[in-house]
Amino acid sequence: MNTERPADALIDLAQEFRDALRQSVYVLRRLDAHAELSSAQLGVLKMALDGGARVGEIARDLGVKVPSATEQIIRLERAGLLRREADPDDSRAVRVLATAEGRAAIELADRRRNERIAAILATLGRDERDAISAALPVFHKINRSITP
Amino acid sequence: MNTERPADALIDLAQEFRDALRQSVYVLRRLDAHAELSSAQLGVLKMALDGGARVGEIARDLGVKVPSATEQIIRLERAGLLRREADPDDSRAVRVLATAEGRAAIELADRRRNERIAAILATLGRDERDAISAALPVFHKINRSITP
DNA sequence: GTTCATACTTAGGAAGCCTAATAGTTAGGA
DNA sequence: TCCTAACTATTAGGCTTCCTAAGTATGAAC
Repeated sequence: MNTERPADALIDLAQEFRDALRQSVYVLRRLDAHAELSSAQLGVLKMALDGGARVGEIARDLGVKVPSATEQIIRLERAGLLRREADPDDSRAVRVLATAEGRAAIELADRRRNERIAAILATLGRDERDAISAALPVFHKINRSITP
Repeated sequence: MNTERPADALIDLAQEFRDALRQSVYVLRRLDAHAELSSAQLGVLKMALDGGARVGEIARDLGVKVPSATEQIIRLERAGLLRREADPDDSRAVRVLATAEGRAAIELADRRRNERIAAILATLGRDERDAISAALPVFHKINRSITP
């Protein structure tokens, strides 16, 4: 006998999903712990590659307000990882560009983190990796649905 | 021709996984945004149900250091959502217990968040929900592998 | 050429987390 | 017994990241 209405099953899945979200925060903290670049900084810096980006674009992409992005940008600029310059098309705007050091820092930080995760993924069974692989796009889709 | 060695495929999956982690942080921020209780507080408060928990247990379970747990506990105590009392078995320890208001707050906060997620899950196809469902345990397993 | 909108910065503040130092309690060995 | 080492929690101080509100400068539109 089915005592569970469909709605309840959805709520249960939602609860599990939320638990996974919460865990993700802890995992990301661990991953950031002894790193030279935090995930937040890495996110900003990556936007500054390939022709750079405007401050507002960076903020939008990272899901934060403009002042928060400015703060990170200033910090990274002081560290010599990116530079700011006036946007030639719009003097109100500021273009943010990664320096050579910035690019090197991204490369290093990304590689270290990816290798650490990859080592864990390597211990999984093929079916487990497939499960992750199949879920990531859906995960992405769900996350996009949650707007401010 | 297969130009991709297995190791590269793992690194790629690791990168995608990391992107998902990063997004999770943003999602959780959105979810917390106008909530009466933050996710961090909700986590602490949930540990204080069913006979309560010691400060150290709470910290361990939530993946933070003891002083961080203490801080949350004090905040929640001031809000009247939990109370602290001496552990009868060990006078060094402190037992943390949710009050009736605390239990009500958990119930409300959980319900609101779960309903919001469930509404999004409801828009997915069955195969997409299945993908999420299958991946969550693996996700959990990976997260447990990443230790400080 | 005002006026309104846009882009960013500055200022101030809150939430969370951390380490180091402290106080009190327990437990174990001389 | 008593002394020391280990453990539990709190306090103090500091960092990061985020936010809102207010200010400056530029662009666009009438």
